[in-house]
Amino acid sequence: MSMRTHPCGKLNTAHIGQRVTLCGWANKRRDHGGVIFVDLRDREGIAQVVFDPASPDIFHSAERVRNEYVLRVTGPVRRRPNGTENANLPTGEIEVLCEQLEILNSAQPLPFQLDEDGVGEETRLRYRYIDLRRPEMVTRLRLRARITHQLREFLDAQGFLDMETPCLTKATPEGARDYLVPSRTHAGSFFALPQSPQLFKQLLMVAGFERYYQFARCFRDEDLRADRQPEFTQLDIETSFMDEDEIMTLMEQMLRELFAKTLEVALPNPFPRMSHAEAMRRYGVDKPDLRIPLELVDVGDLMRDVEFKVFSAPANDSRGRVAALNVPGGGALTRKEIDDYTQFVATHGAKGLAYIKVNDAALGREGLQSPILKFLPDAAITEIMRRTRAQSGDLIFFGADNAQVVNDSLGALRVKLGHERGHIEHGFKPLWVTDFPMFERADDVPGRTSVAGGRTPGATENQRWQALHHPFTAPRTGDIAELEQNPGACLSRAYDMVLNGTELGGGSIRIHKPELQSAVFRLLGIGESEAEEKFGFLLEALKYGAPPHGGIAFGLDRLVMLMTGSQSIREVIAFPKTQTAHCPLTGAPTPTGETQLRELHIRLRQPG
RNA sequence: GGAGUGGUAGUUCAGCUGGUUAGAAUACCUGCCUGUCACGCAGGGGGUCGCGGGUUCGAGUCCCGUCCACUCCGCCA
Repeated sequence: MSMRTHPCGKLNTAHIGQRVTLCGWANKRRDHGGVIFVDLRDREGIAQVVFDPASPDIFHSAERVRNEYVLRVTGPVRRRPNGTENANLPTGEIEVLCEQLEILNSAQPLPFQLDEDGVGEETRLRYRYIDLRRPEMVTRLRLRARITHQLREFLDAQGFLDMETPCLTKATPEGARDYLVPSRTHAGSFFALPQSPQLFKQLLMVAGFERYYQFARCFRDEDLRADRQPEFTQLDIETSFMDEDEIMTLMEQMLRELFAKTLEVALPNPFPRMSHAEAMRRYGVDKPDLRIPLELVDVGDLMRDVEFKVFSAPANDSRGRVAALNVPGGGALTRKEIDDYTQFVATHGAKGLAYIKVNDAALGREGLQSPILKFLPDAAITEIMRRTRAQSGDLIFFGADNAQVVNDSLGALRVKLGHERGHIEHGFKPLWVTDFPMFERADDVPGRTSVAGGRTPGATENQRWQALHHPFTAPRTGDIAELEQNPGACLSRAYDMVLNGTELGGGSIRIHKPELQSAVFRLLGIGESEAEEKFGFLLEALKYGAPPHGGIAFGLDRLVMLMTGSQSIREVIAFPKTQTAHCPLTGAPTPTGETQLRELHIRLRQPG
């Protein structure tokens, strides 16, 4: 009988004389004159165990149970004597001898084979407890545990206190949709699961716990993505009396130690920093992937007078943008591929994707090939070539629209090209993004924004402001009058940690004065009574000597995803949910009975 | 809410322009072999082609609807 074991089962000479539990599933039955062969796949490799024929009872049990066994080795286990190693065993793997084993349990055939690649994710999630036996999953989850352990060790050493905050808390209808929990004892009232422990950690600062951290489970009822789950884990951190430089310095030290100790990867010291404005200008996004060298280049100033409205209109609009993106070697792109990219940017709102093929950079206009070439004067062409540093064989893409559409579409195109055309470096490229605007106009939120002049004059009069970060973020200025005079120009004291194009964490110095907090609420269109109702407890707490404070929160799942090289956050979560927030393993969510609903004072609407 | 891709044995997949009894690998079962380790050999069982409707003499294949999974947009202060 040949048998492979549960990947987390382990058996070695240290277990001699000990009772060892192994899970294993039989591959083929083997019976070599009363010797049973069992392959044990453990963390160190594969061991072969030869069971002594003097245990006929084992045999009989094994005969009955066909597929999977939970075994207990009760007799001595010893390494095979030197000179009798099985020549077929791969180097470095051990072969041990065991004289007695006890079968503790049997198992049905597995729903899928553990060494098979590409098993459908739904099947894997349906039988996650089987899937988690696969060495890849074990490796990822073990690394996850090492990561949290290392982070705790760092923070503990720095005097941070691990504190818990409630999961049953108050709905704050800002931000994402809440998960609600009906209250039995307060008919008609609901708890909300926290989207983050933001307000509680600020209250802890008021209380005087100067350094707090927590691995906090957070809940957001929004649609899922490869890097988004409805419940996820944040490393939540808050400090008093530290400014943004001190926090960023400490946090990057934490990440450097983490990467050094768990992956033996040296991250830069210090991390590069970039303003939000620069990130938008050069990469079109606020979380640039610095592994991709491609950059957006502004060319709007060259297009103001061209006979091509698609370019000239946004070039003459203060809210428009005309940008170029040079793709080295992009001249090899086929018409079909360019069409596909055009379709891709359309999903980001772009109405087209102009391009210039650079056949021979030395020939000037004659060396170029493009449907838009006829609209461009020589001077503009020369300058475009200079700014994009385009070489022979390259291809330059253009985006022209309102700035948001250009940034979204070329920013996304840049990342796609980086991956598909091999313009991507290996390794980890962290980055701090700073100097975020305090507010953005609510009417800037993407929709059917048109190129120039799509906005009706006067619409700005009742314009609303939205917090770019969150409403507790401190503005650069402490001057309320200055803030109110020109909210759009005001920068915040927020900072984002970006790693390889993923937003890993974000934080800010918070507002610690009640008057300033009230002013920000006013600017956000949150009236006094509404502010009182939703955040009154915070405004009140700030009156009792709140120290200056600030912090940050890291997405642990995303961090582990990046550190394990996974394509999805689900690969580093033991029991994740599907895209419709459903759990194939338990079947959750499920309907509940009338009794329970009655206790919760809930009557369901009739469907339809 | 929108766009795209997919759904066929337990699992991974093939199945062309519609046409006989829907195949392969692997897993499973039976027997043989036994220092095998992706063991080998012989045989066997296993499918409501996601679901519903339509077109057709005939649908896994074409059309409409729907459900599920994944990727993306919206959304995620």
